[in-house]
Amino acid sequence: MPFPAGLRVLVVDDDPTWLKILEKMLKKCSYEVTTCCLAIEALKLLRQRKHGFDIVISDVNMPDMDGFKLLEHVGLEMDLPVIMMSVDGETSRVMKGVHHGACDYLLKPIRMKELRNIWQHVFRKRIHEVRDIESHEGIEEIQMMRNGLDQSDDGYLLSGGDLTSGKKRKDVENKHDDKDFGDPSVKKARVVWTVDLHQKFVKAVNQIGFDKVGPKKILDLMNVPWLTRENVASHLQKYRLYLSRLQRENDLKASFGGIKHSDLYSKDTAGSLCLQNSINMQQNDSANGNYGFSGNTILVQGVDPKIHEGDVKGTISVPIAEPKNAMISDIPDPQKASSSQAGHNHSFRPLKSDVNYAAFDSTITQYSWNGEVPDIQFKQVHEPYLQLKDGFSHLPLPGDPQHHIPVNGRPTTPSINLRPLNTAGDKLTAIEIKPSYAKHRSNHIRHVAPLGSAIDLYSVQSESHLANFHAS
DNA sequence: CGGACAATAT
DNA sequence: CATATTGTCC
Repeated sequence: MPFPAGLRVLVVDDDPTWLKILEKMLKKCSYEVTTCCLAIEALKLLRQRKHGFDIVISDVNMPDMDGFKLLEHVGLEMDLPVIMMSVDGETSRVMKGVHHGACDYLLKPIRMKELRNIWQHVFRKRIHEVRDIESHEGIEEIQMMRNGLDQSDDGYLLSGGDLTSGKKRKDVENKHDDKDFGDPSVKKARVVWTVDLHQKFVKAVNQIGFDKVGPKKILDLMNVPWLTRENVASHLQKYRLYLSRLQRENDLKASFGGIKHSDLYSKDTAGSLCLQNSINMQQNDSANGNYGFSGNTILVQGVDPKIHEGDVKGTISVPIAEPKNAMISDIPDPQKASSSQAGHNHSFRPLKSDVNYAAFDSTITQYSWNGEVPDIQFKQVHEPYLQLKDGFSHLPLPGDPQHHIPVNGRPTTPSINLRPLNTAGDKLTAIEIKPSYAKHRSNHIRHVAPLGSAIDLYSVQSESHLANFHAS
């Protein structure tokens, strides 16, 4: 197989995990792989090395640029074969891909099978180039997901009619659906609230004061050029929602906890935390740090398991914690109740505000964002994919045949927020986890029951796939 | 199908 | 500006 080997493949996917996986698989196919997690980056690369790649494999959904758009550009600017991939095989999307010039549309999870023969697209293309352009029919059949039924080798029939039958994609379809074009560079994509961004946001909010916050002010203080007021407003809305949700939860827990004495540990924890809160107004801090919640998991050491004790979902025997649980769990908060009740703005301030406020500020500055430390620390963990994978793959999960997959952190940097709990008579060394703002896009880790009964909620295909991949 | 998020409409 | 609704993504 002289030809396929060395095929230069550019893989674009915002999900680092997938990037890794694909890279590995492609390399196994003897391809030469370049990866890239931003569509824009991909374009840049492609432009730089106009003939540096033979084929592009791109995810459809990416934050910075729609995969279709990338597709368009590639098609128009360098006319490379592009394979789209997505977790969603909805016909309309596939159609869209094809219309935009994709030479194939793969469904995640993608396996070797699908990758092994991608060179055919390159080959086909070249054949047609040689024969010059004569096929105008952009019929292009899609061999999309036949997820389950994989003929292991429709592949080696390169000699087959496939080549000839292959339709060139010449009509890259300039549907004016997106005409905005001149500028492939960034711009109008969904704003992704990365941790950094959010931190700026929160910082701004706190500087302004909770009662006076408004999107505009925040925007100004954030000083992020491309951000719009609407973006901020939207985020603010979500933020408030999040905070109030927190409040409620805490309130509930508070009341329960207050009444009941059954749970020793939890109560302890709760108590201390509560104290902490009332004094320092940590709640905000925690809220801040916390807000990011989308369950990215992080390795943590030294977390006292007791903290999680109240966890609904399950306990964690592994050094992994879901932020939400870790943070929220058992933090009753008197003040919050009142504030929530007030319903209006002054809310977030603790009742005994005056004293606390100052403390609050300092606290925040100190721990939350100002502390770069956490970030730094985290960064080491930043390319955790492999690490995580490994960690997981050999996790001691007695009864668990299933695989648990690690998450992929987003490109953005998650951070760990170390917050020493000094006050409480507790000897707890509290480590707060501030996970990346991972968005659900990342695969979530599911908690594993200590005894090995696994809660198998792999909602995400990729997870299982990942596991498979590992296995193989 | 439902939840989370960001955008957009009111 | 706050809040409600919509659309996307997983």
